[in-house]
Amino acid sequence: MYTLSEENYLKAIYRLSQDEGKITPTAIAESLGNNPASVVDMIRKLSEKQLIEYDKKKGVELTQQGQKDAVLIVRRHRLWEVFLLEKLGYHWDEIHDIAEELEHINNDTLADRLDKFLGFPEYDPHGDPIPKANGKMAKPYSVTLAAMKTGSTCRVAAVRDTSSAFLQYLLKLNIGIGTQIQLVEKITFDNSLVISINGKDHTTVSQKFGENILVE
Amino acid sequence: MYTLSEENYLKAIYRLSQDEGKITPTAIAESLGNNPASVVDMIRKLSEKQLIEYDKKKGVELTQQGQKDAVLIVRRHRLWEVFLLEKLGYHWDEIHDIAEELEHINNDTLADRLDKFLGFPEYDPHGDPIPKANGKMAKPYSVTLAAMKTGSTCRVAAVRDTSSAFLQYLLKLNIGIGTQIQLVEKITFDNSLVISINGKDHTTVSQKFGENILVE
DNA sequence: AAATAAAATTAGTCTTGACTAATTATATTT
DNA sequence: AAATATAATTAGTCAAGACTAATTTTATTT
Repeated sequence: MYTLSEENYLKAIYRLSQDEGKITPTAIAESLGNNPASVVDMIRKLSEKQLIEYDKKKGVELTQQGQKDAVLIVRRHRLWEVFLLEKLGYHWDEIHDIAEELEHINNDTLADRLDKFLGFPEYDPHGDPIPKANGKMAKPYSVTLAAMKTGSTCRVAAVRDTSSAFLQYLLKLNIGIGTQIQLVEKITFDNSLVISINGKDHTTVSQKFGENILVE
Repeated sequence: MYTLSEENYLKAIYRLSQDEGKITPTAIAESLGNNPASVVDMIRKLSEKQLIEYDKKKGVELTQQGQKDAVLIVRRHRLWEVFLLEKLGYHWDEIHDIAEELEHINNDTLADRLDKFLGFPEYDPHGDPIPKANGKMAKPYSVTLAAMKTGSTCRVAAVRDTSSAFLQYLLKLNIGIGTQIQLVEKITFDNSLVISINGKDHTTVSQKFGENILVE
């Protein structure tokens, strides 16, 4: 249906569309690690295929069709992540890259069968909601640990960064989806966070860290 | 590691190496549906990478390394076929094409984990032996139904052709791996075979049919 | 052995999707 | 508003891997 590159662009544009603000060629280039000139070429191609619309004022936007197809790629990615973790016993820092390849295999009923086999999971191992076959999905978590009030306690619902560097760090800190965290103190100097993990000893983490943990 | 094309060439050459006789560029071209000129290019490339050796007299041969890598692609293909059939509930005429895509995903321990998850199967759903991680595998079945003696009874062990046209025909005839077949009569005119399936009514099938069923 | 057919190879082209370098637009400072 | 910085775009190039058409090699007939 689509080439590997087209799918990767669609996915990148979809991901960027989750943040606020307009989507520029440069932003897409950074997100994919490509040259902006290459992005301009692909913008032309995807526009011709009616998957996106590009307006200098509004930036890049997915069309209905583009949105639909991008969501299905995300669906496949997240389903495979569940499979890799639950069935093949991978750790959550190893699954992203493999799912990145598996997501491009699109053979009719494959995603739906996999979905059924996995018991129709709502969330993937990083806490991201898994789109249903019709494109619907639960609202993604959006409140960061860094935005919590001092003294409050919350549950880790998802991680924003899925790099293995971050996930391995979390593993070392004994933090996973479901972990209880209390925000003990915010250091005003650099917005570092002093937290208590599952009621245990206090640990200090950076602001960047706090912004990559989504809680509820 | 290798490009998609390189892997497909390796696999095609491996498959051809199972038959007797030398492997010519034309044979590879036919097997892949490519132009012989393209094959010549790739032969050069794979030779430079020391995956094959090409000698006009001997034809194309896999080097040790090439053989090893080709077998691992076959391993992944056959493991995924088991997965698709047993876990996702596909029928055996649907799995080949999907496995053809999945086989190219090669992420370290993926095949081994899948192997374990599936319970270390010996044969894939078409009766082909699944190579182990070290490249070893059971000897493929090689006796065709067409080569049996009239009157003898055998068990379907594997199918040679994995096209959905053939497999759907088998489905209609109620023939699968394990089915008992008695060779009732060989029609001398065109080598058609009269067979009895699981002790039931007689059916007539072509010579080509009989050559694509492997028995034991 | 010569003629013909088939196979292999070379040369040149095309498409995809990346790149660099140069140029033009748009924002941001001063 | 002019100067400058940043972003977007164009033009041209490159590699992979396919193709066609033309040529050379090798096999097969007669």
